[in-house]
Amino acid sequence: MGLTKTEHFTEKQNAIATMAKALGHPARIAILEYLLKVDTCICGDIVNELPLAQPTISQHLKELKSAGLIKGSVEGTSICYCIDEKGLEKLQSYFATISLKLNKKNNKCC
Amino acid sequence: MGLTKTEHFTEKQNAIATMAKALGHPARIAILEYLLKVDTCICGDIVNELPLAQPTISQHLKELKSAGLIKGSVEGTSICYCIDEKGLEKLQSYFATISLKLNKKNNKCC
DNA sequence: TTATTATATTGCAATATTACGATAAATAGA
DNA sequence: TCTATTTATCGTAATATTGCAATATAATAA
Repeated sequence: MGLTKTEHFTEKQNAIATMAKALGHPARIAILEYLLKVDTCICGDIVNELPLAQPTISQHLKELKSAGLIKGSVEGTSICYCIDEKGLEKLQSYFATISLKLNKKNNKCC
Repeated sequence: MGLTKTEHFTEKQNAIATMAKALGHPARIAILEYLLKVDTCICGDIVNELPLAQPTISQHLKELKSAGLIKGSVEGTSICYCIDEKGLEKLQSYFATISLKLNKKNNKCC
């Protein structure tokens, strides 16, 4: 099949899964970290930073963007990409909550 | 191609991506949340909880396990699955760090 | 041993992802 | 206008993922 049955899950579950999936590739983690590292918002020099061809990186950027993890705005000939705090904040708070719940129930199992 | 070039990225980037990928499916998020909800460690009644066939769920469990996010131990005829705190802790602290760095540099861009 | 129960594995079809060369589109400058 | 630069899209090949029916495996019970 290869077709995820999203309709069976809650909106929140799907939303978290979508963002997690977007970060489920080392290149996209690397892009995120690069965007975090550089002070100025970054354009196409991500291509010089990563060992992947330009179309591949463009694709990865698109996925990060559609997952709400980065933003891009036209800046002359080039495009300025940067982290979308809102998306990352959602992910971060989700995992923080999970962690909290885990600690609360000091799981004794397994 | 369809083949991720893991060798070009750092071990940590790959590790985070692997865990994120494992959570990149709503069924696996649902499994995580279910394991978190029930007090006792859970066995195969995840199958009753989710609208997916048993082999499908077994597969999802396997992926979560190999990503280090859950653990499973044999318990008679059934298997007791539970959350692997270590893995989740790693993810949580990663995103916490990212969030912290983001706040520090109050990104003004885009 | 033979059932029964619980879980895993196999095999397969449908679809998705990854990667890149070639090319298109958009903008700025001459 | 034409050209250069930057980024996106198209097309395609290789591989991965999702889902399930059928079957296998493992452990207990009778």
